[in-house]
Amino acid sequence: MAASRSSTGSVTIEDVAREAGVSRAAVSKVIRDAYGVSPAMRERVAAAIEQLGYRPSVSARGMRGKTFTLGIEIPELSNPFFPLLLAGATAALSGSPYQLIIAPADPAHSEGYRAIQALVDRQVDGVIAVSPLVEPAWLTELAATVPVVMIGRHDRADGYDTVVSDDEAGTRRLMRHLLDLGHRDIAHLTGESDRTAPGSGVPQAIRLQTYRAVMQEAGLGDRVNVARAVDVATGAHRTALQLLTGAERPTAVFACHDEPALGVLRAVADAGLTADEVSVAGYDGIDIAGHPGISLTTVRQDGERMGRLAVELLLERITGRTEPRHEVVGPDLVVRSSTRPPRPRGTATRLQALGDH
Amino acid sequence: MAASRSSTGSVTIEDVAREAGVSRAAVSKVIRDAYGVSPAMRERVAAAIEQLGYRPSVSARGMRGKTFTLGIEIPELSNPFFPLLLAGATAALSGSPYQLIIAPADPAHSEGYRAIQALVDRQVDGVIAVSPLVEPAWLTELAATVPVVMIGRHDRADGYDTVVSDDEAGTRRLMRHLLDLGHRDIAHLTGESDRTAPGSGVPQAIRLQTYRAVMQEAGLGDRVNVARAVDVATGAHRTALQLLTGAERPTAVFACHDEPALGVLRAVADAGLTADEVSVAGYDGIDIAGHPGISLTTVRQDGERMGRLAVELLLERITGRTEPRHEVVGPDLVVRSSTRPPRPRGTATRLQALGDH
DNA sequence: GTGAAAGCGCTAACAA
DNA sequence: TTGTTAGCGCTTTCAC
Repeated sequence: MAASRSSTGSVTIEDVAREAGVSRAAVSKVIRDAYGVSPAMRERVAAAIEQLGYRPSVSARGMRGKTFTLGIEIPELSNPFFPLLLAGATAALSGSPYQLIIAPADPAHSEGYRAIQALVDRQVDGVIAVSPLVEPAWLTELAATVPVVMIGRHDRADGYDTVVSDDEAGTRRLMRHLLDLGHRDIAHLTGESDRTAPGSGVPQAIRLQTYRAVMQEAGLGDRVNVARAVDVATGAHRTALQLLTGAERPTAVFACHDEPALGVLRAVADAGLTADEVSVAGYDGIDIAGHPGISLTTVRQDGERMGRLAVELLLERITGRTEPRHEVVGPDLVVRSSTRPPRPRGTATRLQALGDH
Repeated sequence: MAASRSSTGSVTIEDVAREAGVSRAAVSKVIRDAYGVSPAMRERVAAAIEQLGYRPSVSARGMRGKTFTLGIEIPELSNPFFPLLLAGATAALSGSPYQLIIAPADPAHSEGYRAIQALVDRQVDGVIAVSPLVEPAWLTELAATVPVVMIGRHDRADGYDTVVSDDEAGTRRLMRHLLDLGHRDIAHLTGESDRTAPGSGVPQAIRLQTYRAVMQEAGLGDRVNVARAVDVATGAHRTALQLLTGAERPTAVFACHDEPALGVLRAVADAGLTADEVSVAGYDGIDIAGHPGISLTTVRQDGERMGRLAVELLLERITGRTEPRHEVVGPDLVVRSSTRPPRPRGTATRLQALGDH
């Protein structure tokens, strides 16, 4: 509590050296745990540091060597999946000399470029990027300067590492579940098409693409139904409402992730429908999906593990690895009561439904 | 996209000066918008900067002047209230030359001290702290070095500014609502007692204190019922389950914030009870509380506004203000279907309940 | 209005 | 094993 926590004041390495009666270099070596210091000196210096409450200036260190800072860029904190990533990353760094700083991508500005650049400007020793929309070419260029790990992009790049969840497998598992329940009219709710372009490597794009593929394979190509929401996290409710009150009401809606899925559930309620009439599924496995009032079927991604993995890869890079690594973590389907067998067309009563099978 | 975004490479102020045919000092003045540069020079330098894709090194700047970085320390991202704070802060900074960086407090380590210290070590121009548990004395000491704004502590300090929500008013409004509905056996679910010590200035402490006061004022002092959860965010479910299955079941449970309230709702469901039997209320006004499957009565705090306000106060401090400011923002009660009039004791059927009034 | 020069606190060669 | 020294890229007087 006392001196060691005392304010940064302006006690420099010089002061410590004087106090301990050694040279600045000696102090530097001690704090960096560098080779060639006698235990005696180490102790003297440590005592002086403690005594004076010395804290090395990260700025000054950054000018010559490392900052012991890792930067992570995050597109939005409102989606509960991202905090999970952060929790994993923070945990992985616990006890290490590295400190994590987060740069939030300002939604009003250019898609994460600014935030990543801000991190680099601050001389971080490595960058974790979560923006799905930054261009791979730009990242490659960046990776030539500083170690980079990208989370959630499927395209493999040589310059940097990637950590992704297997969105195709997850989507297939979910679609299989819906088909097995007997659903045929399955709609997919996703974002605007510029964010889901095939080949973009963005999770939403993979999910859309896999949805299409599975529908085709199941002979339901003519029932492919893709609904687009302008801002999918907030706009899903509106889009779903149109979808559900339209003539061609699907029996199941698969939303590209859990946040819009919550909007769809809300729309189901607002349209006076129930889970027996419209099944809803999401993607991510956010905690609230398990709440009894929600009970959303979803594909769980282990965000914490992904965050941890990203940090591990980054530290490896910093330690010298140069061959790229690409880690894929397997998602799990979690079935809950938001998905049920479809009610036969046109039957509205329990009796008829019973007689149907 | 091109040069200006190009990697930080190692183009220095020197390179820009050479390219523009001026001195380093001149370039420095231009990028700092300092007094005494001719428009012609400004233009020449700007062109060179653009041309070379020059980015000033924050580390180097930090050694002499400012870093144009504001640091915010956050205890946990999992609670959706905090991302709101961040959204407000980010928005307030949009377009300014300042960049926000977030230091997550590692739950495994000392309560935010480390994270705040990490920020200070990085020479931020100001600090926003959200940890309710750091000692005011320590913050005062810190504030002597760098401008500080604390969010969510009620104790006033001279050295730094504070932004809080009026927890007493919010709690009174909520309690009034429950009492008006007819509830008498109202339990309060909160965290361990060391986190809710009276006079600590922590929101949870104020809410607890106000709960007690209102109960007394209503002549219900003997029915005060405070349930403690070990880790309130995750442990609320368990504690609530005990509370609801015990002999003295309350008719209403007021949780110290929305996350535990969700746990209580889950416990209500798990115990086979309904909203008619147990009313549940929370505090914060997180989005999901409005979902039809949840419909939680809560006290909304305008987190975005609080984040914005904190940034404004901090910028004022940086610009030179020294008198402390303490901003209180008023919370709003949001009534939803999770709270209803209590069912008369011992009556289990609709008929009896009907006859009762 | 512009440039030269002196550091800010630290690290990394190299010398001792 | 320890100390000396030369910068890292920038800001900031202070001359010109």
